[in-house]
Amino acid sequence: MSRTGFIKKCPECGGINLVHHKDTGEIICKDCGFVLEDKMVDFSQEWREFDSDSSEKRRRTGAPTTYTQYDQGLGTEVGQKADLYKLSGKDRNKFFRLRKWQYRISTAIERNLKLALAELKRVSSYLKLPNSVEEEAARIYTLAVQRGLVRGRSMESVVAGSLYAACRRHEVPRTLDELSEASGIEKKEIGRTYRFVTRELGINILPSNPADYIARFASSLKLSAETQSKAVEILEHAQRVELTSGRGPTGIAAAALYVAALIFGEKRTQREVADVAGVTEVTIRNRYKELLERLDLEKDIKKIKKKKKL
DNA sequence: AAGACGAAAGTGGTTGA
DNA sequence: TCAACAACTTTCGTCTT
Repeated sequence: MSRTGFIKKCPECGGINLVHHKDTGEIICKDCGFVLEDKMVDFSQEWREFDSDSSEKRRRTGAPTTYTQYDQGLGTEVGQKADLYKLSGKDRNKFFRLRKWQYRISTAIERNLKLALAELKRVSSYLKLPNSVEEEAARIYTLAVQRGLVRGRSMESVVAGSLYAACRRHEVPRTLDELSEASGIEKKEIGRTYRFVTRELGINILPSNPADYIARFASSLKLSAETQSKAVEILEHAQRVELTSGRGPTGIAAAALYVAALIFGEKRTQREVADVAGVTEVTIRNRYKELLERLDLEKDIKKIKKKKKL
């Protein structure tokens, strides 16, 4: 049993949905994204060879690489000054040319990355996303730049798209609306670049699970833990009868939450639920209707109504 | 008066010829 | 490339609490 088992509540928002992320050792609050702990030692070693220089052969590891810095924490430059004196005129010219080229290429990409990663940091801290997600997004963005996918698109929209993708891969999904609000990019645009980038890079493609949204929606509606787990239960039931495929995950999550709140007498209006979930009342109504039809939830609701009368 | 409900028309994206 | 299509939205009128 790890000591993390004793942590019950998020000190930031009081949420109870703490998730231990195995890859990074972070403990993340699913409600607000607060990172409780990220002190795990990085056990993975960076083994590297510097084959040209025998005196350096014993060197094993350097600083951990990170994608949130524009050059991944490493820097390479062609031709330190001291080396140049060892060369004759012809080779020296070659070196100057190479250095010039490298300078041009790297400044173009790196300048872009520098700006982009600053923007990425800004947006992700606005959304209170955990470090692991930020790293992932930075990785995706870096790949995108290297493949020239940013051409013809604004840097900001690609940043937003990368973040959106990273969130989904880490199962802490944010809605397009939230990304849109944080980044100032239109929803459509983010969706477009998200799809484009993920397709081009061949990543992701898992539809997001409605249950991942429940915790966050429930906490911003101030619903009890009971209601919340009921909603998840309803959701699982709904998935078993194939009510969920093809539908927008946020709509389903919202409807499940709405019903659950009804059952436990913590009624919220359709409007309220719709707002936090970023869908309309109509969608909630449709999902809600389907839930009542296919799942036998009527009796639960009738019970509540009777209780109220008595 | 506010919330819930449902019909109708519109939007943006996917799919299949 | 285009048309059909499903999911979702917007808008609006009506019913219920």
